[in-house]
Amino acid sequence: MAILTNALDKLLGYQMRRATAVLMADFVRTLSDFDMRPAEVTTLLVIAENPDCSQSEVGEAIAIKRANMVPIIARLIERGLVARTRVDGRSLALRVTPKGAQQAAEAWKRIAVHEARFRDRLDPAALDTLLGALPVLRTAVDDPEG
Amino acid sequence: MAILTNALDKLLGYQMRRATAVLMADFVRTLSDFDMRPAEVTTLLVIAENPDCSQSEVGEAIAIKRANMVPIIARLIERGLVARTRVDGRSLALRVTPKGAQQAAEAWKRIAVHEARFRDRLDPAALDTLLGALPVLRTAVDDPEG
DNA sequence: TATTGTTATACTCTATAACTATA
DNA sequence: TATAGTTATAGAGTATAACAATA
Repeated sequence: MAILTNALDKLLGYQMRRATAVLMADFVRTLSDFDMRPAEVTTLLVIAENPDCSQSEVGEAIAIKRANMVPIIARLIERGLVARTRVDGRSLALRVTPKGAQQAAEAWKRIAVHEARFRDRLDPAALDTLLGALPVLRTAVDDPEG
Repeated sequence: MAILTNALDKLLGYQMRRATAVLMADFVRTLSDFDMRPAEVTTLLVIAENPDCSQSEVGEAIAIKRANMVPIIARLIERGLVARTRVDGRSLALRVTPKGAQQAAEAWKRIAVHEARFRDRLDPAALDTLLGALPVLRTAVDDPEG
C-alpha cells in the first residue's frame, strides 16, 4: 500500500488530535482490567481530593457538563466507590468510600506507569515547555468550555 | 461555587486531553456553517492531495479504520465532493471533483484562521518544541493505531 | 430568579467481528 | 491467503433542551 502525503501534519490542531488519540488509547489499555472508563477515573480522583464537593463542582473542575456527570456519579455510587449525603434540598456532598480511596490509589499507580511511557520520550526541557504550553492553548478561546 | 483542586493538572495525558478538547471545539465552531465534520474535512484534504488514492490508504494516513471510512466517503460522494473510479475488482481510486477542490480550498482558509488563534498564544520556540514533541509522543507505544 | 440535579435525546468518533469479492 | 470494501453493532464522550425542586 502506498504511503500518502498529508499536509495536515504541519498543523498544531491535527498533531494534538493524533497524539492525544494515542495517549488515550494507551490510557484505556492501562485501564482494561480495571473496569473503569477514563471519565470515571477522573471523577473519582477529583472527589477523593475534594471531600464533600458537589457534582457541579466536579463537572466544572474536569470540564464535564452537569447532565453528563449524572451517569458517571451513578456508576461510581453503584460500585460502592463514592457516597453522597444531602447538603440542602438541591445539593449533594460527594466523598469516596474506603473502597473508593483504595481504587483511587490503584488508579494513581496505573497512571504513573502510563505517564512515564510518554514523558520518557521527551527531554526534560521539551516536557516542561509542553506542560507550560498546554494550559496556555486552553486560554486561546473565550469561555472554552461552557 | 467553590473551585476544586485537581492533581490531574500535573499530568501530560490529562493536559493533552483538555487542550485538545478546546482545540476541537473551536475547530467544530469554525466548521459550523460549513456542513462538514472534522473527519470529513480531513478525508477530503488528504484525497485532494493524493489523487487516485484508495480508501484504505486514506484511512491509514489519517488513522481512521477501514470500516469507519465507509460512511465518510459515502457522504463526500453523496455531496459531490469526491468521485471514485474502479481500479480493479476490489480497489477504488478516489479523486476530488472540481466542487470538492473548491471546498478543500475553503477548508484550508478556515483552518488557517483557526490555527492562528492557537499558534499566536505561543512564542515561536515553544511552538517549535510542541510541533516537534507531538509526533514523538505518538511513537511511545508500539503499533499505536492499528 | 438562579442553581442543582435530572431526564431524554442526538451526534461524532471509535472499535470489533464477520461477510463479499477479488488478487 | 491476504486485501479492499462493506455491514452491523456497540461503546464512550459530548451537546442541547427542558423539567422539578430548592435557594
